[in-house]
Amino acid sequence: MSELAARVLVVEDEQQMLRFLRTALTAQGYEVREAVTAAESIVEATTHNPELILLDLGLPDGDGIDLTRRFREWTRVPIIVISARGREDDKVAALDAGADDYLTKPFSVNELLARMRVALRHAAQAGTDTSSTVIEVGELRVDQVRREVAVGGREVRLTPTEYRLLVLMAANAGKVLTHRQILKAVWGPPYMGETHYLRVFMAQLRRKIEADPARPRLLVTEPGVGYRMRDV
Amino acid sequence: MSELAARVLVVEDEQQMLRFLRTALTAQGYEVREAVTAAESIVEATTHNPELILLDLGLPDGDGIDLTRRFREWTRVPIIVISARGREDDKVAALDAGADDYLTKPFSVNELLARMRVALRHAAQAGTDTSSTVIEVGELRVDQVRREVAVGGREVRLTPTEYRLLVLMAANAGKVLTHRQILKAVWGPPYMGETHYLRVFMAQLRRKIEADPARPRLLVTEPGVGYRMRDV
DNA sequence: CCGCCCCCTGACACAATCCTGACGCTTCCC
DNA sequence: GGGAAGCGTCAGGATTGTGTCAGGGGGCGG
Repeated sequence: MSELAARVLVVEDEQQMLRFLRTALTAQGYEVREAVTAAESIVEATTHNPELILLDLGLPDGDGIDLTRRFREWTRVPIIVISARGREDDKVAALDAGADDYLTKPFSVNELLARMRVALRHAAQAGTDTSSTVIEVGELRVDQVRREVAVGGREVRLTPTEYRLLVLMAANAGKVLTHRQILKAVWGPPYMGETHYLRVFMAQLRRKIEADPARPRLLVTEPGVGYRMRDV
Repeated sequence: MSELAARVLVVEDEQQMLRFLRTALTAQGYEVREAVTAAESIVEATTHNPELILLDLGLPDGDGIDLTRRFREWTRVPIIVISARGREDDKVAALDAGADDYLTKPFSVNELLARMRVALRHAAQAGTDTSSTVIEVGELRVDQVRREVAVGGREVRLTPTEYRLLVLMAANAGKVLTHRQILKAVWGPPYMGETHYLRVFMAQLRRKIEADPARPRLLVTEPGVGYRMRDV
């Protein structure tokens, strides 16, 4: 399992709790690194790239919720907040700030370990997706940094909406996207019913990137469901 | 926000709690679907493809942890467990079975909503997909992400209704589904009396996926009751 | 102020799907 | 043996979904 020997950063100022966590996690085979202050935790995180962060809200040099937000500016590493404060507002604020879970002291070790496994499971799942800047599907090539689209080397000029639609389809090559999913992603939630937009823009895209727009090989229709970019 | 109008499946047998959740979630703009039993929840999930599942552990017809495990055989949709049981073992078992979070009754609505946002955030990160995987029954193979059906490696093209019917049967492989259950799930509650639809579409499905449609080995008839997909 | 480009919208043709009725078969019960 | 009920099969017509075209309106830059 990939959770074995995962690097865990524990951010905690109370010595007692820190010792407790260290022994518990080490016993499970985790590689534990420690930070006592918010500042220190950022240094640790940047230098040692942990796979999971356990974060106590009650730090001496700053608000843990702010710290969470700061982490989220540059990393998606799972953050499990541990706090003596059981107030509803704290939980909601921490979770909305980007924390993945919230445990109130006192907590059971086994529950913590189980929730850590969940967090690491999520990370492993999310890690597989390639959010690379260049997407290639057959003859099609989309460079998201340069915002350039080419088919068989030939440059293709796309309008903003066409481009967003194409990126969405290419990024999910092989998968079927429903009308609702596409409309929500490209036009926004309020437009989830406007399936006609889709037909018009799919036709335009096909005219620009397909060799024979009447017989699409890349942007195929899944009748009654949605569309799919064929990846083979 | 992309989590607006997300489809949520609530699996809960207590009427009071069900009503409570329904009003709270609807007020937040969620599209709520409901199931009262474990069997019903699988039917609902396969046919309506929710983006999140709220699952009460205390169901009349089965263990919620087993149900979680069953969901995880074919879908990665976020599951938040709600339970009156606050025992550590229950939490660990549910989380390790594949649940993404665990709330103990009584819980605060705001915390539930915050944890739902976390779960939906994770799902959105993992991809635009609804995170379903593959169902395999003998020679039959259903890939819900690609929406592809194959029998012994050979691709099969299905219409929307045929596909929904097949997914329903495959997800419940081994179990007998009554005419009413199938009709309700595939065509909707108003059509529970139209058993003729079933005969027509079962015949069409058999013609497409059975080696000898006259002697079905996958989609078998349970006379006077309903149909069943044989899982061996 | 003008022109261009893009997005939205409506009308229409075509294709595919779903519904519906008729009919023959089997099974079970009387 | 006969009838009824349930099931499987077939084919045509209604309905829905999809592709296509063209034009108006609004925003943006010159």
